[in-house]
Amino acid sequence: MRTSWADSVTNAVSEIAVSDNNSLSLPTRSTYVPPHLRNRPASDVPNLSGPASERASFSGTAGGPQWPRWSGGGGTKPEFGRQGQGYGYAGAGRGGSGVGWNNRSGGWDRREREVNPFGDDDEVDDREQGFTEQENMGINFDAYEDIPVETSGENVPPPVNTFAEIDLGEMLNQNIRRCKYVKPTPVQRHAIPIALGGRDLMACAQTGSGKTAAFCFPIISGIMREQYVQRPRVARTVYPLALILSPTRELSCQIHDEAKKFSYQTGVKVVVAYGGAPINQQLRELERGVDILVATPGRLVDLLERARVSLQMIRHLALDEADRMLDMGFEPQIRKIVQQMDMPDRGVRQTMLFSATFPREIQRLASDFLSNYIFLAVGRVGSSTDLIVQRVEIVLESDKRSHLMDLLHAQRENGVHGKQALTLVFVETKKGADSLEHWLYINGFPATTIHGDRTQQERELALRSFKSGKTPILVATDVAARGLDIPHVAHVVNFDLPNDIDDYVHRIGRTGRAGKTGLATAFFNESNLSLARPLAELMQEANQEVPAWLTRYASRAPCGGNKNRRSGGGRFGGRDFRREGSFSRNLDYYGGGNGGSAYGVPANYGEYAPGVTSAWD
DNA sequence: AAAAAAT
Repeated sequence: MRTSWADSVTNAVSEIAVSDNNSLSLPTRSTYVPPHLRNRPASDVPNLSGPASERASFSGTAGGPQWPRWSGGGGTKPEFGRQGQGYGYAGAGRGGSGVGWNNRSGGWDRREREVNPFGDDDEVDDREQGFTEQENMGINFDAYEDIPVETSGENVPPPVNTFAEIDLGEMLNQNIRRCKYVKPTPVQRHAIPIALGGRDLMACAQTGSGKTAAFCFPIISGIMREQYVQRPRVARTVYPLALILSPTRELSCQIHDEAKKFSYQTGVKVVVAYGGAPINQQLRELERGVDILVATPGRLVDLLERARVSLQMIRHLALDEADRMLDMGFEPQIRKIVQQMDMPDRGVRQTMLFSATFPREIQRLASDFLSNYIFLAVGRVGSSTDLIVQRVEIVLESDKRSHLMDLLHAQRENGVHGKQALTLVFVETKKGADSLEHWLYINGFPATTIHGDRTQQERELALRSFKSGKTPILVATDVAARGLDIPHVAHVVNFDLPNDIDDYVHRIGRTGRAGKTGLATAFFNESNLSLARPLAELMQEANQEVPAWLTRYASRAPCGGNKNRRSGGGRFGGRDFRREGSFSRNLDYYGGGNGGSAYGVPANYGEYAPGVTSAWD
């Protein structure tokens, strides 16, 4: 019988009782007020030391955590705060207009006001702000209609069609409006109800399809509405309630920026931590309080080892680009963070994995972190709508540079006012990136480069310079392949093709984002033969024109070219490995017995598991 | 074989 989350926290809480009694005796220590109660009159704030009956006891079950189902009436929540009187809160006094904030330092508040992440307003006050329309951050939702979706797992909550159907809370709704999100994207329609239901989730959806919001909304909403916790106050350790991990520093920054928008004025505090930047500033941010920590693995391990962060109170864990996070390079670190530190067990916390691709092997690994999870696959944007036009050309290694030059010249001439459209050029190596960038530069093309040998400052500068159009050509290694949301990338050039088709999928996903169209050109030669078959298949699925020579290479190519990692030839990014024969020869137990070709065939849903909702609604 | 991720 494993220890429940409530137990482990109760234990932790007892260990620090003495220091917290001390802290409580400090007259200046304000009472922590949970975000969802901060805008209410003080009388509404429940007594922390009140009867336990006010806080139903926690009952973790095999069916997963029950506590996030705060709106279900009968939902149970973890028991916290029984000894709560004794605890201060590391981040007390942050944000909001509630009790915990203003009564703290005699009215003198030396902390800056929460920066308006929407950048359209300097004065943050109680007025409803008028948000200007200058920036269209909205997604082209029409491009998302009729995208096939598949879910599997037990008792999948039905999808929603509008944000209004989901009670995310008024503050979050306001921020959704500020983001100009009109209606949820397919991944949001399905993932949000699942996540709000407290269920674990493995979701395949292309970045740029609204993934970040799909896991951030439920996390923020959950933190605002769940039974709040008194967090221990131990030395300088902080206790985030949610952890979001991503494989690159820039992606973590991006998720942080997004999450800041979503959590604006909710009182939910988001902090980012990543390597390559001075740790002290990050430590200071953490000390001001953190509910949601966004981090890269290396820096997080550092913070954990310094005991500046504890994962003891984590209720929500999200891995973005989860397949990358669990590949050979990252897996040990992730295992350490999730399984060998002080994070609550799976089934106690909620775990959500997101990626555009989910190879079967990785799914198998990932299931270690999940409990009775729901698998969700959302059609690849562009698979039927041609949002990304994919071209493959045979280019000898020695001709690549001049060929690229030709493309760039043509692009410049066709461009508006002779301006170079944003072009992202992927190469294999860091050295190759530097040398190509230099060559482009001396040939009159303003280029910059991003790769892991550059300093973090250089990386961020390069990204800004590219985004702003100052250097409209960015030469990149795979550090930029995943998740980065760079608006207006018109063209992705695979100067060197990756060895893995999944990497190709992520790379070309840097264009054609948010429903806009894009172009992807690949230079193919004899060193890419192993990619011929999966590439031809992928292009076929995406209704792309497959050159005859590629089809020929594909038919000649050795079968094991990609280790069959795109399991089942998944039509849009993956299928639940639990439904495959390799996982269980007893598929018929589930009544489905699908032979591996039924992916996306709705007729099988009902047979697979009762309660599975058809996503073809 | 390469890239990423802590100092």
